[in-house]
Amino acid sequence: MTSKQEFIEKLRNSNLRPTKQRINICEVLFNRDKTFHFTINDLFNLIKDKTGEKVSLATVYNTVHAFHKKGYLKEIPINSNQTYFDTNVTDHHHFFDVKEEKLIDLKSEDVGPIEIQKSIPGKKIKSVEVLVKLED
Amino acid sequence: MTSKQEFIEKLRNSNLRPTKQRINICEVLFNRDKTFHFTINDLFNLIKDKTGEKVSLATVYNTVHAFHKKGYLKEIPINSNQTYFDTNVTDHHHFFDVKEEKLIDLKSEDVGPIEIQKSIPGKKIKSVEVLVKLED
DNA sequence: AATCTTCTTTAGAATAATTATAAACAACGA
DNA sequence: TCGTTGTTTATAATTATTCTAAAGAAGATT
Repeated sequence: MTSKQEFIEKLRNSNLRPTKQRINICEVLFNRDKTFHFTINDLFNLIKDKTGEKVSLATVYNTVHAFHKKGYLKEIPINSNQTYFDTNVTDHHHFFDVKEEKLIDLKSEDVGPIEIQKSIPGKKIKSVEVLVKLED
Repeated sequence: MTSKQEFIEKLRNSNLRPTKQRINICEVLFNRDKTFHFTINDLFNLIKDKTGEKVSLATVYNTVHAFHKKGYLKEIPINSNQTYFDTNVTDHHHFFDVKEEKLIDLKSEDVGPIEIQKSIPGKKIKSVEVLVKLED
């Protein structure tokens, strides 16, 4: 359980004004035990449900992008019409249940170390993502 | 170099009528040495350039989806506003140059075997994809 | 507290990729 | 050649996302 006060501090420290909307979004995103995978639309609906207050869709987009930029959210590369985000920003990978359109975390240890044996001159590796698609 | 006749046969064997449009698309997609990464829009423009004949955008979508369904094209999971496809349908992975928005093949050997140490009851693994993002 | 500046929210418009529609057309089998 | 079925096409519809510009709220300054 994280208190509203902590979100306010975290926002201030990130040079983001602690507005009512952002705090509500924090509550929905970060006030949970387990990692959370979502699309903008999921989040938009959850805010209304969980906090009782409506936040405009544009603000949800703005805030998610701001949080992503600050490194509080991770974007998950997946083939879907919608963009998926993850509150777990540590180094880890994903199962994607194609039928259910649902993501499941894989710990780094569940996958093992990945050694890339090729390099491109002038470029360095920014991230390595493993996506394991699941079927029935 | 693959001949038009071979494309016609391949299409017929796949229960796809060998139309002028589909043959042109085959020429652009499969008449090359190296693997080819593309978006629908890339392909749409290339057809006009390479064959001199125009194919409607809707047909490009239809055909790419048909070829994908038949297993002649692979969809690459990536976060982009456009969907990327690959003519290399063998088991392999990718670099993605974020700045240039360009994909580069990684042979399976370049990455090494990936052992997934976790399983989900009732589900089996359909594919394992590694995406290595590159930055300058 | 009043004022000023800057950042944020918002509704709605704009954009862009993709999918759906339905009429014209082309391939195939009889 | 004719009838059937599959295909192409322009265009409209849909959907996710971004843009815009005006109203509102937060923070700093007095």
